[in-house]
Amino acid sequence: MRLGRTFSRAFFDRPCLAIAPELIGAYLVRRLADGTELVGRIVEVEAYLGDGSDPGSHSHRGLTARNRAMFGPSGRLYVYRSYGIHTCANIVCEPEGHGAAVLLRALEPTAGVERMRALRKLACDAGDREIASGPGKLARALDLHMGHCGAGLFRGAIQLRRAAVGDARPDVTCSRRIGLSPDPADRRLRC
DNA sequence: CGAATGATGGTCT
DNA sequence: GACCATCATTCGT
Repeated sequence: MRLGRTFSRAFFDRPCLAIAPELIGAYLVRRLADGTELVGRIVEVEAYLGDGSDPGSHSHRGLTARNRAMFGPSGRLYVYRSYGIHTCANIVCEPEGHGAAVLLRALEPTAGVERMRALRKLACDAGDREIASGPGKLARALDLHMGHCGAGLFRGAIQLRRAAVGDARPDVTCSRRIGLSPDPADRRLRC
């Protein structure tokens, strides 16, 4: 595994539909309180629009206490609780006030794998694929929680880093959304 | 395998 | 009071 630089702030002030596929192959780096570094390569994301055309987006009905971070500065996390049980993490995109974000749906673990397995309370022989193959699993594996809502991704305990120059570029495919009502315009929101 | 389902609680109407 | 940007488990094939 070779890590590149963090993304520039300007990178995130662009349309979330453009950002989403470019996040595939990037690395999410999580440093725990005891110094353990957990790293995963992003393999699946989903865009949630802020222009009012996406009924599935949390921002669709305007600013609320829960989705406040989604309307805040880009390049930060928007974290929410799902089904009362699970935690999901998004990256806020576009200029402040737009309400656009990209949901982190799955990672391929690349460092700190044993610790992730423990955080997920998985058996020692569980496959790496099980560790972060879903938004709720991903947050649990990296110990992301509501306290991280609004946290920046440029420095500190949670960072998003480009793949190193020369890394094989992953094949990126985009498809329609699943798991909630389909996008009315059938846009390719899932990557 | 795949499909069905209960858990569980904050948020919004 | 309804609705979830989900997951693990259970049951059927």
